[in-house]
Amino acid sequence: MMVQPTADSPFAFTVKHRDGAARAGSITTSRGAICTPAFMPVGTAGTVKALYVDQVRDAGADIVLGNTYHLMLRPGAERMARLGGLHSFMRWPGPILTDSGGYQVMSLSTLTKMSEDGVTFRSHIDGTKHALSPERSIEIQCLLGADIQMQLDECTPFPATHDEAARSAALSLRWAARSKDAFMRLGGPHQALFGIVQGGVYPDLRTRSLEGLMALDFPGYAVGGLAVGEGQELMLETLEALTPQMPADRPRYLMGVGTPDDLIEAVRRGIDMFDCVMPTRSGRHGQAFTWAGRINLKNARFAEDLRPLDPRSRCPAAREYSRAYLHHLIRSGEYLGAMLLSWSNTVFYQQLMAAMREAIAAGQFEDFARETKAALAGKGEF
RNA sequence: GCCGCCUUAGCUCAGUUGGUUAGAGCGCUAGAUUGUGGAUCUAGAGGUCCCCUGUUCGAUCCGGGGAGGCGGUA
Repeated sequence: MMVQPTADSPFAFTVKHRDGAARAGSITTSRGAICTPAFMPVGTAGTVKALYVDQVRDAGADIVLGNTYHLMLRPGAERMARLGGLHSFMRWPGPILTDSGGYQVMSLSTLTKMSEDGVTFRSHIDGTKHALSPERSIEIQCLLGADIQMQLDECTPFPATHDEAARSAALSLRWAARSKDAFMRLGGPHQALFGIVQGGVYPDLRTRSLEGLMALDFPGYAVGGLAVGEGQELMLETLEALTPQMPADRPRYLMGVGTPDDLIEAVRRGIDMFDCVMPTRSGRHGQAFTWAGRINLKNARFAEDLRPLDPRSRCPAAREYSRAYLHHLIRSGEYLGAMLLSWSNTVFYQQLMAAMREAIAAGQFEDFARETKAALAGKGEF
């Protein structure tokens, strides 16, 4: 835990193909390679909800995300370390990226208090008070054993004035420096720490935030504070102004995004990594992603629809179970409904990423994007 | 047979001292959901206020008769 970072860290990033601004390559970690552009299934509390870890791996995921906030509350970071770390605990031998807990500053804002030092909040589980500073967040992520760690940041809400966004981004930048100091002390050579660009939808603030982070020299750079209500058009404008300024030799991670259309548009603008709860949360609530568009299996029109969910999927849940059965399971609140749709959606997201990687390698990303976007705007009719 | 209570949305029920457009929860029909609280939110459709009759300017509400249900009793 106290090993100093060394020059021979196994963490590396290689861009193998470029097509316009889109890139395809791989991130090397001591626990395996991550093909990019990559989508990381979200496994908040040590599980990608409703899925066996084998299903996540077989879907094609190279890396999963874990959550500092949830795991520090239960089972607890020190206990997780005594248990041997998150990888063996959840039986995921591949790389794990952990969120810093910063997002909860926004999403649980009624329970939180911000200060220069960090954030205090009340547990949603039992109401007890907890504190998270940049240093404690890194310490927890090290105790969990995360391969890629994120600095503590403040996810600037939308809307925010220029002043508010500037103040928020400056705080995140100061926290980035402290996170890096803590990581230099606590992180191992097999681990990496990413910085997070903030600045709301203001290009000048985004640039200032990025330049501050680049001066600290991170092995990867995340874009935070997007997809928080500003709408896709504004998100893409912000991204389009930012990504050309980001170091070409470091992975770019768009946090918390998004819909299949968002992923295509962000890859087109040079993003390499994503995470989002959408495939699993939507799955639990009856929404299915298919190659002919998004459908809501709760809708009455599927009650007697014996067709498979998506004949073009390579997921058995999508090919072998009828829409009527999935409709019944979801309406009945049966666990199997959440399991099958989470499975199908997770496979869909991984297939989408694999298809984008192939299209980039083949130099046909624009054609792929146009055709796929059109298909995904459909209503699930094959 | 007699006595008491009940009947209002698909279900369970509020309510109206007799007055504009009769409500809730659930269910139903849709929508939202982007670094996950298996959560939550939003909108919509849906009514012979059991039936007949009387009183009244006006009855879901008051009177009478009937039907159905529940309980008690012979």
